[in-house]
Amino acid sequence: MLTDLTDAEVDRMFRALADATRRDIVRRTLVAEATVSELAGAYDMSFAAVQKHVAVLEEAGLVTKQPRGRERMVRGNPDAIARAQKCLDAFEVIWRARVDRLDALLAEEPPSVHPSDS
Amino acid sequence: MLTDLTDAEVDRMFRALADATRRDIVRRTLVAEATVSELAGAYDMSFAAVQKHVAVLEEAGLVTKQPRGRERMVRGNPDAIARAQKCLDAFEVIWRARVDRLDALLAEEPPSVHPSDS
DNA sequence: GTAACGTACAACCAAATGGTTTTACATATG
DNA sequence: CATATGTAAAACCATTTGGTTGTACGTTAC
Repeated sequence: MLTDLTDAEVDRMFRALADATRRDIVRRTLVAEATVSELAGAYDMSFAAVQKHVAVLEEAGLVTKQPRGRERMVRGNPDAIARAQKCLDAFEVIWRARVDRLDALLAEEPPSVHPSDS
Repeated sequence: MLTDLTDAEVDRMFRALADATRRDIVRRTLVAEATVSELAGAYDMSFAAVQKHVAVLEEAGLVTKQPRGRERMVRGNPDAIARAQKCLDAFEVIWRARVDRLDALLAEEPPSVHPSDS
């Protein structure tokens, strides 16, 4: 049962998603696992830079890194995506609740203040 | 028809969501519009700091700011939430596609390479 | 008209980000 | 063993971020 995230965890999640390179790494490793070197080869920046991006994603829980020999297999984590979706769903719920309240208001008995007085 | 977002726009969106104060502002203004001053009163930081948070949210499209006399009414923008959800949905689709591919593989005719040779 | 209110904006600061290069170390490979 | 490969980690740098205070300006209220 998807435990509720702390503010700091949500911060890290969205922060990690706020970079195009990192989003691309998540996409790739969601399709198929890849080593850090393979990922590094895909972008126009140093190995160390890509390594850092992977580290940010790992701390946010968006990918997992598993040693295999001298390599590190990086895998996208669908659960983390689901958690992020839940956060956004919560916003949508709030907004829908407001819409419902307004709808209810409009459907009410006409209030005592002359809605259609002449 | 929800136009597709550029990388920079998605960056701004997730970046804007990567701060607890800003997420709270979105929640509040989704429930009911509020002035910048009202918002500022709700947090333990300077007016200017809150003003900046609102500006970040506005640039990301997550809230709108509308002048009313000397005040600025801040309103949460449900469309932006929907756009963010779409981004995450895209990740989920990728992952589901992989699961489907694996399922299909497992359901295939046993391959030519001795699945159950003795 | 003057004072108070709500907002905007600039200047400043510490800390975090996103990148670099270099060094070190463990694991494969010849 | 010697060498090449894959990763980690440190030091460094420019820019951005998240906060501050101070000042200026339009709008309301008295």
